[in-house]
Amino acid sequence: MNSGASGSSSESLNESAGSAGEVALKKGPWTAAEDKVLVEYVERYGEGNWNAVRKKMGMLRCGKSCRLRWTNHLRPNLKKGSFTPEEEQLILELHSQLGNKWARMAAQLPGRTDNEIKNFWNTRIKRKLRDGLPLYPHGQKPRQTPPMQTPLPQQHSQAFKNQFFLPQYQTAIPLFHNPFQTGFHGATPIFDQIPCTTLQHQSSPLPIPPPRHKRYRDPTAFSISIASAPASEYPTMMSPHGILPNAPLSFNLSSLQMEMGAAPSPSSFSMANPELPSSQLQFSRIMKMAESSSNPDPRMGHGGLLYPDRMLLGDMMEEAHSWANMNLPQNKCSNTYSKSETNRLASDLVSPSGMKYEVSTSPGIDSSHEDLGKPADCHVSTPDANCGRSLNVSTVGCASGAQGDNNDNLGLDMHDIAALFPGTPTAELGVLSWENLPEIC
DNA sequence: AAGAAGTGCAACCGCGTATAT
DNA sequence: CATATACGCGGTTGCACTTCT
Repeated sequence: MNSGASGSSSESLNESAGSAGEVALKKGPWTAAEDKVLVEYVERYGEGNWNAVRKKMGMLRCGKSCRLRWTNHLRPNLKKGSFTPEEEQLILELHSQLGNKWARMAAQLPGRTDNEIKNFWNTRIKRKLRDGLPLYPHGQKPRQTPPMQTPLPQQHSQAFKNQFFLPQYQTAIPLFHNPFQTGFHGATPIFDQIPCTTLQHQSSPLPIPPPRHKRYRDPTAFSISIASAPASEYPTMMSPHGILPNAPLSFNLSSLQMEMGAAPSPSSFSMANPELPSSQLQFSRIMKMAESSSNPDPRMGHGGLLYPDRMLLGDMMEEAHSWANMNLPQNKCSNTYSKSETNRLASDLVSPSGMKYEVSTSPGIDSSHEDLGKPADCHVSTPDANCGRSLNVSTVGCASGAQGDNNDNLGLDMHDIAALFPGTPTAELGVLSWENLPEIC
């Protein structure tokens, strides 16, 4: 340590000490006086912008060191002392599932830091190895298998893939029962018809922590909103014969594919801050847009969140990709969009009573990122492969233009949609009325 | 009692990535 | 688009303290 600080990072300790004429930054243990200054800084200016501590408070520490000191020792609600047996057990379980994801583990242990957990584990593992004991008690196995047997697209980097391998989903939980599917091999489905309360922890008692995010401009800017039509409209788009029963609305990053049918069985779901690939594609939430509290249709749920928080969008995407490949080989739609166009995608299907499907992504989405691989073609299709109809997607003025700098949102051309439904009036351009939709097939 | 070895923890480093300019 | 800056994570190191011989 202290071997010269030759790091390339701008936050490396030599960032200014190396410059002639500048005061060398202090290293090593923190003093109480320094702690006091740092606490004062946070009280005055808040967390973040750690390099400003030096500028504003005259601190002779680099920003990185300040952040570390605050995070690991000074911030409120830190729990000091030895780990309790419960915490130790939790760490074991988490490690068996997450591997060396200390920050994620720390998110599950209030008051504990990643550094603490890491140190605990490293000392423990040393002891275990020395003693020839198994690392995981009770037959726990380290994480090893991806949640889906379906191979990931090769263009995805390992880091990208890793985002998806949340152990909670490593076991094949049938999260989604699609009546269309005849052979859903491998891919972890998304939606399910079971209540969320039993869904989230089916395979593991451990809730997956909301993955930590690097900065992004506006956490609320990313959203996918899905709501189902109310029961009164339900039959018009989902006949008793099940024309579009439980069809998912799904996404695939590599093709940005949406499969749009009737509402998924869950009337809504929520996904808070799923960790997304390094493409900056960060969806903060799938929020419920509307609910039907008096919905008599049990398939519609009770307005609760039917999708487990924190499930990775990547899982959804991979799921959608697999599902689409298996189920929609021939009847996919149609329009293909450029990367720039699909950088922002938004579509609304609004019912007369205001219920709507809304899909929106943030201005930060970058589908051209290498992690995403392929050019982001966009397809919207009906999920019923036997139906023989397809929806075209075209750019229309969408409501989400306010999000930012780019207004070339994608939406559904309602002419095209209406054309799918013979006899459907096309007067309501820009708004697809569920009431105008006859059964598709 | 003293030195060696082991342990635990704080802090640092390197790197990847996000954001600002 | 390139570059600079900032943030966060995981790995590593140094050192004080404890235990062992």
